[in-house]
Amino acid sequence: MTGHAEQITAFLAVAAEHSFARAAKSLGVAPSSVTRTVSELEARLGVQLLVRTTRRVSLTQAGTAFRAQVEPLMAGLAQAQNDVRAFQTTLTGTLRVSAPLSFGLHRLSAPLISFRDATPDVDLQISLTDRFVDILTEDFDMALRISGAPSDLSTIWRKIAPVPRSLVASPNYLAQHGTPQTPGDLTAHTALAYTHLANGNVWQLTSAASGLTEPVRIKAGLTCDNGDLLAQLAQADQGIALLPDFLLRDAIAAGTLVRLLPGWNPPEIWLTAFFPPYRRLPAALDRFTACVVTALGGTPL
Amino acid sequence: MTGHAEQITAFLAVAAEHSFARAAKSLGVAPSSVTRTVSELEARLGVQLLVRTTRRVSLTQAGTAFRAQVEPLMAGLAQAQNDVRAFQTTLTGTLRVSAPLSFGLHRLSAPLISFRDATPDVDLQISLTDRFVDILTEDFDMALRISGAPSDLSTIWRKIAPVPRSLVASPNYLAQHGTPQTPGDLTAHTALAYTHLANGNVWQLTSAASGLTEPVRIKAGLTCDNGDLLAQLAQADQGIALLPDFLLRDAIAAGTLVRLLPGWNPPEIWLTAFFPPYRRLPAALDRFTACVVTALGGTPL
DNA sequence: ACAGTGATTGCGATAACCGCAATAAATCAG
DNA sequence: CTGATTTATTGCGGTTATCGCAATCACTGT
Repeated sequence: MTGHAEQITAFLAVAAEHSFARAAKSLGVAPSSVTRTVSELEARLGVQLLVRTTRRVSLTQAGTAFRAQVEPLMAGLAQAQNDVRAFQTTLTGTLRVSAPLSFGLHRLSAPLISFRDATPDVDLQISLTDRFVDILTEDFDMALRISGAPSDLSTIWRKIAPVPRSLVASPNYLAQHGTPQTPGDLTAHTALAYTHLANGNVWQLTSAASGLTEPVRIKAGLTCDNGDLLAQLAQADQGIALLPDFLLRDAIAAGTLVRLLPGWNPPEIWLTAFFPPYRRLPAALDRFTACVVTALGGTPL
Repeated sequence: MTGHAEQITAFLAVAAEHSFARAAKSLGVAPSSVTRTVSELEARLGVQLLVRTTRRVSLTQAGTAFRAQVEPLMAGLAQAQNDVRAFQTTLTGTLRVSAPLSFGLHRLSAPLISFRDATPDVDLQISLTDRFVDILTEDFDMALRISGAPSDLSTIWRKIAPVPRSLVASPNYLAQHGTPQTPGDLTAHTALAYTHLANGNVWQLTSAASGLTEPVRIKAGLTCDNGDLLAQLAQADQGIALLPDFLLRDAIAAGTLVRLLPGWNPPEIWLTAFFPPYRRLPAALDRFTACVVTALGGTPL
């Protein structure tokens, strides 16, 4: 790898102007600088590119051939450097987004539609999975997750909206095992736990009235990385589930699931967008983030 | 015109190695230098090209696209810089040579043949003319001339061989006008002068015996820029000519011209090669010069 | 949780670079 | 042919940038 583009630039300027002085003016430097730069290029290559007379500057055959080879390359280099700016300013490229499956099914269509209406040129690739993807390895631009406070302080993230959750069970289950009235009552029940939020079979419940937090150790019933399946199991009388409200709305409205311990709140979790460690988000990604925030931000999900 | 090839080189090294440290080792600089250089490139372009983690370096979409555009260009640049060295080291290209017409006809075929046998790849362009060509304007690599000391001290020249000359006239002319026995006798004769060596109708003749130089003012008979024509005119009894011996050999051998004033020598002139103001001669030109010197150098023409 | 590797950044010293002025030289005018 | 002018080159001084070292921070594997 060589480089030394400044020398080549100077040479091309002299070749174009057929004069060191005019080339210097064109480049905005002193003529002496052009002389030195081109001379160093020639010394490095071991070939004389220009034949100088104080009144005339001609190209040698080597110079002519070199110029013919190099000029389009330098133009292409300038073009490439100009083109790449578009990634920061214009909405182009590909956007790979990972989101949890249940969240995607229930809530992602609205922001996707608004983004696609606004920016149809961006190739949007959505991957719905409850797996914690490796943003870097799998080349994602954004990973939406429902989680508590990010453990990793260094990664870039942004809270989108709080995700209210409720403890639910089916009427049949409650009829069989009784309806818990205090956090302590949960100890006797079977838990249907979401994998990524499971905290060692301990649920922290905070009293809405007193603000006191009470840790509750529960029986490990079943852990699943998909909220919808947990909701189905809860409706099938398999135990008590702690799930986001957006998964439960239909079931609660239909009466197949009922809320438990309404005065006690589970730990607050958020819909959070995770990014690769960009210093500045590319335009398309920034815009997509804005769409997600507009569609889902502010109000609890 | 932008340039900044060093930054791009550093970026490509990091992209290739997927590591700043390995790229630094590859480039032979400190990692900190690579970090700075690439960061400056990104800042200048306003686009982040690489996503850094302390353990992993990935390319952004902008970086991927930029790399795809730039890598072949940089390779081409390196290739061009490597190729151009061939002009100094290998025998390629075109060689434009100017030579006097008469000299070319009588003496140039030998060096040309030896050069072409040795280096058939060089495109040799011979221009035979008695005009003093402008080496720079007309893009000649060498101009062979028969002349005295070059007037221009700055131009590059090289003496190849002395060119002995003789004063000649036809027997008929001498029978009609008498044979000069001393330089002073020439005053009464008609001169057939070669244009580029005419010195205001004054011939300097030096005595081989005493070394004394005697200026002789002669009648301006005819001036011509071609020696062969002057020889023909001399053979046609038009006057006394001062011509290179290589033009006269046949005529003298045939007796159609005879030498005059054998004890007196005209000013010494040389076959001289003139070059553009090269600092170093390209390989092909250097080789051609060598062929000319080998074929013609040393011994008087 | 800890250790190790790797990217970044502050700092100090060195070197490179730039512009100015003087020099040499080639062309033009008279 | 001689002087004048423009132009490339080069020495020099001051400024700037650059480089490497060491410290810091942070991610990943054990």
